[in-house]
Amino acid sequence: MPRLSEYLLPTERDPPADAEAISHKLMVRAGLIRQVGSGLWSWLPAGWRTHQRIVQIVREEMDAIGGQELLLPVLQPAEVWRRTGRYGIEELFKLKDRRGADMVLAMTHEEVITTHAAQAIRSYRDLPMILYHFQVKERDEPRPRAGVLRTREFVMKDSYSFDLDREGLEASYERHIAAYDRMFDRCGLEWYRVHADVGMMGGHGADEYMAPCAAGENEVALAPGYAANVEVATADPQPVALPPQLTAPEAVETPGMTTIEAVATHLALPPGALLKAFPVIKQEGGELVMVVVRGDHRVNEIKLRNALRSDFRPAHPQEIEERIGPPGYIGPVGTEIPILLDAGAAANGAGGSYVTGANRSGAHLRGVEPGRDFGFELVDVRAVVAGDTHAGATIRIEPAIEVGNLFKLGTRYSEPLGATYLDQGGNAKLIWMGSYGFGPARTAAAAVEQFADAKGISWPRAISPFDVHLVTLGKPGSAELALSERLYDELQALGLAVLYDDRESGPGEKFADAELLGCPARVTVGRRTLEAGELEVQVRRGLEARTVPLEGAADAVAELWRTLA
RNA sequence: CGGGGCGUGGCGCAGCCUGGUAGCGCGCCUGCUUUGGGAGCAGGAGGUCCCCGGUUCGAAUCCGGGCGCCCCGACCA
Repeated sequence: MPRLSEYLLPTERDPPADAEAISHKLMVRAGLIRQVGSGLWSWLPAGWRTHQRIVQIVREEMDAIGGQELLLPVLQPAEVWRRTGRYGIEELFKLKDRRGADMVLAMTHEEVITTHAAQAIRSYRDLPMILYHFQVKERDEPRPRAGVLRTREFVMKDSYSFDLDREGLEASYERHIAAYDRMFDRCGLEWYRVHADVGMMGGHGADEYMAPCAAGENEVALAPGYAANVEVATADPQPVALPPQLTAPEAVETPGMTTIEAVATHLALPPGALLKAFPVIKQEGGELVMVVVRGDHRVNEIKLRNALRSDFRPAHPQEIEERIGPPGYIGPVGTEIPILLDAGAAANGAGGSYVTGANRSGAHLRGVEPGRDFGFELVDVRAVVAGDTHAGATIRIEPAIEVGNLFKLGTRYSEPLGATYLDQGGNAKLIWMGSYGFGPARTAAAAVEQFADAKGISWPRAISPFDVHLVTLGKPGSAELALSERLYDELQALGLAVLYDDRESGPGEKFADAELLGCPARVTVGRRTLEAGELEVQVRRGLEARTVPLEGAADAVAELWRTLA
């Protein structure tokens, strides 16, 4: 365990000028990380200790569910990526070797692990199996940001499960969920497991582990008993008062009013009493479709993409003009094109009616009732907002950083790479796969974000670079210094990781550095210590000062440490 | 990819408009004093002013091009 006088811990008083995120500022100031280039970071010794403590927790939990650790290369032939259709990904770093062969730097390791599985797994007797490694991932991110939260190179624990069939995959997936719950609990993080978008190529299901924090780039919708990424979240909308029903739709003149806002104001109705039409062109087949949501709702593009089972783009004004009506006045009544009606509008319809565009310039229709006045396919494509409800409970939306993810891959990779086994009947069957990521760097940064205060970092006990930060105020030759040296040895003998600040600087500087670095307990040895016969221990979380008797002090400190968060 | 901003000792910044000795705070080194909240005094080291080109007697400063970095948005298998 290091003496600070000999240790590389370059603390700074000022944060980097261009830093925004708390974790970015504090991890640089505390001497944990240093930037090399955009999205490229070095981990200095203390920072790497935290990283490796997280890695060890993850390793223990992976081993506990039967995972086998191995190591796959980062530099890979392009060939396998071509076979799975992922060579075209823009974030994939591509290069050539000296012979001109196409190579890639892996952004994840499905291709290579599946290649091995295809070769090595032959029989149903070989399954199930979980393989994992800790390896660098390379991603040519369009926009790295916030220190170590979004980088172009980072270590990830990725594991891969191999099973006989769908049921087997479900079981492996459940074991990972249990393991991940334990990992994040042990790391001392606040976290949510949320349902996530499976993506276009994704397969059969996905969950994400989200650590709530201000610097988070994702949003999660939360209610008691419910947690989902807003990308897929579903909820009941807040009700809106609708105008009464009419026997048939009736035109109202609305010259120059092309926005929901303008029409609602003009008719003295809430925006939610209007229906908003959003015409899109499906990429597959180029079909024009009209998506209809309540006027106060927004379309969630990911949910819409999933509902369409296709990428899409908004229709151009010219396409709208030619095939539906004047932009700003379009609506679902009387059109020929397919209508997708959002459930948020359909649910609210009973006993009232809506206002829609009339497909004629300067006019809207009132008294419109879905079903009676236009046919539709019911979909759920609206963006959930705070205040909606799920099973009666009110939804709130929080920013969060993704620290782990679980994917049911199914046969997405085993099929193109020919990963099969022989079943009991001697038939070749595709292996069912899952993949599971865990980001130690993001976990560390999220912990910094969640627990930092005005003085600096406050690490959860399990992932602090050191357990105890021992500060001596004794001068060379003093009794205090002799006591400090003895405590240093005794604390280590009890198995604690101790950072010993034996530098010849003033107390203020030492205290400030200790609070910046954020080890869970700070032990101070000064003149007071000997005079009072007590040792001062500051608990970092809350900056609470405690004392323990000098007699048996090391044991008492260890005891106290065990009670900390 | 769209928008905005920034590049000057290790960190944070001034100087640039109006061209003429490269400066400040912190940090660092030496000595003395100090020692429970970033201490004082004295002395000292350290900079291709992002790069290339141009204008000029002279460029950190003006002009052109390039590179790098940050923030907002889009994207994020």
